[in-house]
Amino acid sequence: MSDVATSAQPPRDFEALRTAILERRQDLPKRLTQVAAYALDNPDEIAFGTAASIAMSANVQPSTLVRFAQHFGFDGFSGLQLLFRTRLRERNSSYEDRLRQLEQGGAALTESASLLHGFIGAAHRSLDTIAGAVEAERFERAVSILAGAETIYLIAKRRSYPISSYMAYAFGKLKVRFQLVGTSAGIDDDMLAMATPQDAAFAISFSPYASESARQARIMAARDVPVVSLTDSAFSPLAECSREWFEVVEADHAGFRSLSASMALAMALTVAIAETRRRK
Amino acid sequence: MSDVATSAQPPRDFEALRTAILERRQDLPKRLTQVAAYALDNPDEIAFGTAASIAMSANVQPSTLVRFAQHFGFDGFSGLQLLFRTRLRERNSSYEDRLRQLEQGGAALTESASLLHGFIGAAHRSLDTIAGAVEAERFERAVSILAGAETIYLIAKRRSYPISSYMAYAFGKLKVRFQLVGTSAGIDDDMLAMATPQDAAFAISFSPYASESARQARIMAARDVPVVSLTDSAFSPLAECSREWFEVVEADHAGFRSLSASMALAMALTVAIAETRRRK
DNA sequence: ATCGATCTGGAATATTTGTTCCACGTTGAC
DNA sequence: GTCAACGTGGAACAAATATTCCAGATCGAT
Repeated sequence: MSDVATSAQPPRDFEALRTAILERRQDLPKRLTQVAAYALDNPDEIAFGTAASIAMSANVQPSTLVRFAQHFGFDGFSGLQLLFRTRLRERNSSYEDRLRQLEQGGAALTESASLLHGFIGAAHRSLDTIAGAVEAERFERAVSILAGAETIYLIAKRRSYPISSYMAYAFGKLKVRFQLVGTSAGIDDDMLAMATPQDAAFAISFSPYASESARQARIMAARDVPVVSLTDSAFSPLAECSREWFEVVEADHAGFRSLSASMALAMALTVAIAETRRRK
Repeated sequence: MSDVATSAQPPRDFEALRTAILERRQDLPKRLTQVAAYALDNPDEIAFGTAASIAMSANVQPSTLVRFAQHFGFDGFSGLQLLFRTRLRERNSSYEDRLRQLEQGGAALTESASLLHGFIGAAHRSLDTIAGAVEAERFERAVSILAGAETIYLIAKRRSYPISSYMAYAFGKLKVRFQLVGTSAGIDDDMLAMATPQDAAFAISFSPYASESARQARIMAARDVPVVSLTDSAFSPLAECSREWFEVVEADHAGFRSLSASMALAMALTVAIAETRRRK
């Protein structure tokens, strides 16, 4: 009586459904495969649409949707749709909303925990900002400048230093020649003196700008070494002496600015440079 | 004939509706005020629910919802609901979805741009993971261990080093005594030899673990210096010699793991430690 | 090629859901 | 206190939406 092809119990949450679909995708009939693909590609559509509208844009019959749902153990299409909706509800909430949910759920957040969540929130916001702020062309130009360099000089102090030290680590693994400027005291200027126009510099500095970084970037620029920089304002001293520069404004929490956006940009730059070189 | 109380044309998007509601909230009849409050407080409910279910949880009649919608120029409840839904769609979209929107919107993403977005996505995911993964009690214990230390020894190599270098920067600004272990070659062990049980160590290491970091953490532990660590697995060599440890699994893109979650945790720890000390 | 099993499309049906309508309350002006 | 205007609840209605059903198509095994 019971159909063996249909799982007895429906997946409890969206992730479970997703894996179930992926697992059984192979041995699903043609139209159901079609629905499966559509569902995973357009989850929002399924959450909001009506059976009829979804069926139309997935090029199937409404009944096929019902069959699809039943194949995965639901009563009907509505049961399946519910999963897509609750997923949306949970996902949707902004970081602040999610925090509020956390607070309501468990005991009230301790001060420390709210600190952590504050920094996480700031990082999220930073990342959101940068996603739209970096133009692809600009990025490409920066990559091509740096990929063409024999040696890349990394200039960063204080708060920016962790970023350059990450780049140094990654460049090392990717076999890209670099010099980390500013680690050991004193020899920086000697190091910079070796740079030629065939090299390039990547300078990072955020307000309040370390005067040392700006000075070093200017030295490089004066010697015709192309400079690419990452800073937080068009009025930054770095902007004026750079062939190409990125403006990244990090969100802050408790007076401490995030580094996430800068870090993501730095990682992307690093990998893109290595990738470009590998091709040549 | 035409009712002056209802605006002729309905708000075009959610924000417009929101302001409209806020503006007219004062001179709205009792039940409609009730709906207005409910709508702004539970936008998700309105987006997903049916008129009946919403009416019930807002303690009004379904017809009131319709009247409410009509007061703001909509044909009926459905028109109003649409605004709540599209808002959700736009807000909700996951990072991947947003990327897809970006792709569709502008020209196709260049390879470099998609790299950047990939890293941004990985960072977002990492942050999402850590938000739920760090228990408040554990965090508190770690803070109290480190806040009680005279000097905090920061142990990190390679990929973890940017994190410790950020902490070093922040500790410096916050006037917390620390020693960054692992910068200059050779003298590390001598530095560690000066540590006493009144100090503490914070070690960071991710797979593949730098054997040096593990060794140094063990040395500290053997000398009864409390060790707090940040690592990515319960089987990490750091876990076994730590008084307290955090497991943070970073998402990756193109084989490069994010640092955002670790960085956020590190920042929170740092500030919490300074804050705790300030109180004493 | 034939048969059986399974899949598919589309119309018919049942259910849910939004909307309308009207009698009853409530409020405020005179 | 009366009246008019407006607000409210709830039931009746209409529209939409999901589901069921079945005849015909498709596919695979023999």
